[in-house]
Amino acid sequence: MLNARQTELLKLIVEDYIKTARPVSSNALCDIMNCSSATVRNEMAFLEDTGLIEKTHISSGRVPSEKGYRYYVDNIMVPKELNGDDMLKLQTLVHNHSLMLADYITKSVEIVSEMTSLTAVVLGSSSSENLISKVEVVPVTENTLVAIIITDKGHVEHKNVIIDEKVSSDDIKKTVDLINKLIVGTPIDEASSKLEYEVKPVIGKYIKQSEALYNAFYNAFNDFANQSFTMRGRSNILMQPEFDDTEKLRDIINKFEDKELINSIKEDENGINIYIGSENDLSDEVTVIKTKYSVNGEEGTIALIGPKRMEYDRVISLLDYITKNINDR
Amino acid sequence: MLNARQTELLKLIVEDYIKTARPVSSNALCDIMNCSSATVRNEMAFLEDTGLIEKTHISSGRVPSEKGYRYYVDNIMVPKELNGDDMLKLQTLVHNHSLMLADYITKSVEIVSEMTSLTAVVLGSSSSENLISKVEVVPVTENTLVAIIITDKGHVEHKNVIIDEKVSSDDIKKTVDLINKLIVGTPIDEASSKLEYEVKPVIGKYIKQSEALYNAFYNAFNDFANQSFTMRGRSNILMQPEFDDTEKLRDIINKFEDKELINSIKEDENGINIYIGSENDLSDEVTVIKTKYSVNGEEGTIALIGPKRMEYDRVISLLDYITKNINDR
DNA sequence: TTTAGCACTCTTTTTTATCGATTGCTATTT
DNA sequence: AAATAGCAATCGATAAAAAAGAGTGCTAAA
Repeated sequence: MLNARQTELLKLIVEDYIKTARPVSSNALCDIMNCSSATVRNEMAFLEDTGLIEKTHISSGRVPSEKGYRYYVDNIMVPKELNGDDMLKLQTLVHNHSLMLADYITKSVEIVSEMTSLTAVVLGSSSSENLISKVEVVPVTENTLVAIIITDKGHVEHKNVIIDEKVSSDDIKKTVDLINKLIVGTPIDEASSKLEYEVKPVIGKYIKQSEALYNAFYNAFNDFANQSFTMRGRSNILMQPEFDDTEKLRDIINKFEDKELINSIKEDENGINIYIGSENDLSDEVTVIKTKYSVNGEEGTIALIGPKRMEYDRVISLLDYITKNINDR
Repeated sequence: MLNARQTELLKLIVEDYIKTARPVSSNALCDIMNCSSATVRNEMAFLEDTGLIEKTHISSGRVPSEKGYRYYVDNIMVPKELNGDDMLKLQTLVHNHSLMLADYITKSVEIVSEMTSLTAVVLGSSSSENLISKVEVVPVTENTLVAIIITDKGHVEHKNVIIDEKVSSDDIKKTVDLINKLIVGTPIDEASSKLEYEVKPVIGKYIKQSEALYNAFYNAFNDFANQSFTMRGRSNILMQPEFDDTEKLRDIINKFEDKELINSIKEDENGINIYIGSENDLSDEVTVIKTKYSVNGEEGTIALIGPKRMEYDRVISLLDYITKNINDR
């Protein structure tokens, strides 16, 4: 355990490094610490022994280690009250009651991503938990129409379809009714196979030329099941000074393209969870902060990804604020 | 004008540089040119005087200049016949007749972007040329619904809406009918203001509690009007060796985020147009290749963006192939 | 317990040296 | 007249050496 001065010192080192991205020297802190640089150095030596800070080379200033960030986050940092500016940006969203849940969530992380220069990810409830609650078809022209799929969680997708012109609107209606009858209540990820094994054999009997429509829904279900997350501010991370070498940059960008990996971010613990460097599966170079939201039976995860050197106190407050507001919907 | 040997030399230099990304020496070419390196050097000196190639430093090999690429593209290069592999990847798409136009175009550039490692942009017909052909509403739950907007060019957008629960389905129908009656045929970018000045005053008289629905369409029209392009393979450019320094990388990524700038890419000349380095407004470091498509009255631009050092012969063929296929739809 | 002082270490920057690739030019050959 | 061989000259890239600067660790004194 650290004493008061050691705690203060670690706090100063972490916060200074977060601000400047440069190793912190003993000299730079002795004014604030009200003691000589030698004293600061003695305490620094202790913090280094404890593994909370480290040098980039033998005679450099100190930077927080992973463990140091962890200690800072767990024991020192207090979430930062949102300032007027931040608050204002979020208020207009929070008070907009005409957004449906999914849109509201997307918009929330979009704003937070922009405010923090971090990359934000929303991992909604998995497609096995989203049940089809309705399919609908809207005619566009003689031979095109829009197939609409709506889930019980309120997610909506549309897909444009070209149909064989010989299909009558009556047949379309019959097909849609049939699909609705057989497929409502099915999880999205099972919908396409259910369509294949239960609807397809029946559909042919009653309705000729139903193939195009069948295919449209088949593909729509598949696409819907596979689009599993939303990502905002992808390129924000490029602007961080720690990613000033192309090697790291390309590595991270490639990770961002890896759907499996991003999906594995999904959180199952409650509260705000912070994974610093090697604690996450993405990269030792980043911190992932994530939390679950849960509203009207829909559960999902919101994650923020950025350099380990991030403003934890502010980011946590922002994330907390938006998830609370999502939960309260 | 260049003689046969000079032409051959420029061709070799450009193509070698495109392949290797390293300055081309006289020695490397004398075998193929069937003469000594001194002779190659003499010709190189001539090409350099003409401004077609340049050195990276006083004793380096040569790289094509902007003017050199231009000459190569205009006078030397012949579009490369698509190989079996490329052909195959495109064929399955071309023969897929169940995709509506907009989807087909998006899918096309997606594939080409992937095949070429370039960034692809589709700039559809401007929102002033897209006329509303139909709006429709599908109920989801008691107090939510999906508003659907369809344009005469076959573009479809949906927007989720939360309505005041007091609105009866009959009132919704009336509202939609009214909007349809007054707004069909209006260009998208004028739709929201027309809604405000012509529909809003009327709607209140007949239907109480119409505000939510009105707002939904108002926003939907606005959003629809402003989403003006599709971009694929954004991060491909990161992988090119010429963008191995973070400075350039960040510059380009920022340009990609600039909607105005991307929108200004729009092409008005016919055929495939190539803008090398300073010839385009994006960056001296890139080439933009673009062409118009035009089908069923819908006109738009497809653009490919990549390093100046790109396989012009192959890229041009691919772009030509997909636009031809789009035009033939 | 704190601090002043100083040697020590390591990075960064600058300088110098060496090597190798490639050119431009000149003199020679074809 | 055109092509080439030969060679000095130039510059990048790599390595080594030197100098400057930042910051530490340790010792001895306050």
